[in-house]
Amino acid sequence: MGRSKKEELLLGTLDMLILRTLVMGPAHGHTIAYVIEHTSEEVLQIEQGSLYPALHRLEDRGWVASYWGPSENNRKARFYKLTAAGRRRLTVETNRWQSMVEAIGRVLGHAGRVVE
Amino acid sequence: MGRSKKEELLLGTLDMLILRTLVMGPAHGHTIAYVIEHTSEEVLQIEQGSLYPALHRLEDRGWVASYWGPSENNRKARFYKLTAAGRRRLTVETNRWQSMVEAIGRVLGHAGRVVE
DNA sequence: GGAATACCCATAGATGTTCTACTGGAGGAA
DNA sequence: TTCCTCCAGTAGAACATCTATGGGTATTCC
Repeated sequence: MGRSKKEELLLGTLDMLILRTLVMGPAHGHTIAYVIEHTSEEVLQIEQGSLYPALHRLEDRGWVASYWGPSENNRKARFYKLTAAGRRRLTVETNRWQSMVEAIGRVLGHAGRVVE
Repeated sequence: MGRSKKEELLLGTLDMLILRTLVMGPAHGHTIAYVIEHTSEEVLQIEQGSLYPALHRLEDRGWVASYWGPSENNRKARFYKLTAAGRRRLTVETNRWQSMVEAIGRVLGHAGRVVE
């Protein structure tokens, strides 16, 4: 993954974050990005150039389904909803994430102990 | 970053893990991989094709310095040691990692609450 | 009416990390 | 000798993300 110069992004977790956001109900791109940014207290920044490719990717893989509809502001927007497969996928990715965080935590935390 | 089919790797944290491992003292590639895998309880797998490019990258950036020496098994090995800049870099990356984990945790944890 | 301003979707091209799949050498043991 | 383990390394592909665009449509403001 590429860390950017701007140095404020995610890592490989965007799909998981999108799927998690859609658990609350269908939403369009703009809202998804807003919810993630807001919920993370502005730590996570979702670029449009990352968001839409991710959404298309998720749809290709059958994790989400989309349809056109009017946004809250009466604009044309493409809404995405979680599929049953997407819900299962979210579980898989979340479990993987948790175990990664724990594993990395163990490496970061083995304070000064010399392993021989 | 690319998640692989084998589905058992890291994300963009390899540099941080290597730097953290070197806090315990100089080590060569094989040992670094072993320590990370062992400490993470076999959750993290370090491929050689990822490890050596990462090591060279870290050296190019001045986070580590290397020298040749004999391994514990009396084989020729390139040892890497943390530089002062590398130590500072580790702090930066660790802080970033922690804040990312917390941020993602907030998104994953806002159980069912609808944000409007 | 016309202009400015959100809002909303989208893509091309570049960048950077990691993976797979190799190659190759050197030490120790059988 | 042969075989196995240790150790380093590279090329090429795969993939997610970023930067930088472009465009279209409602609302508001002059």
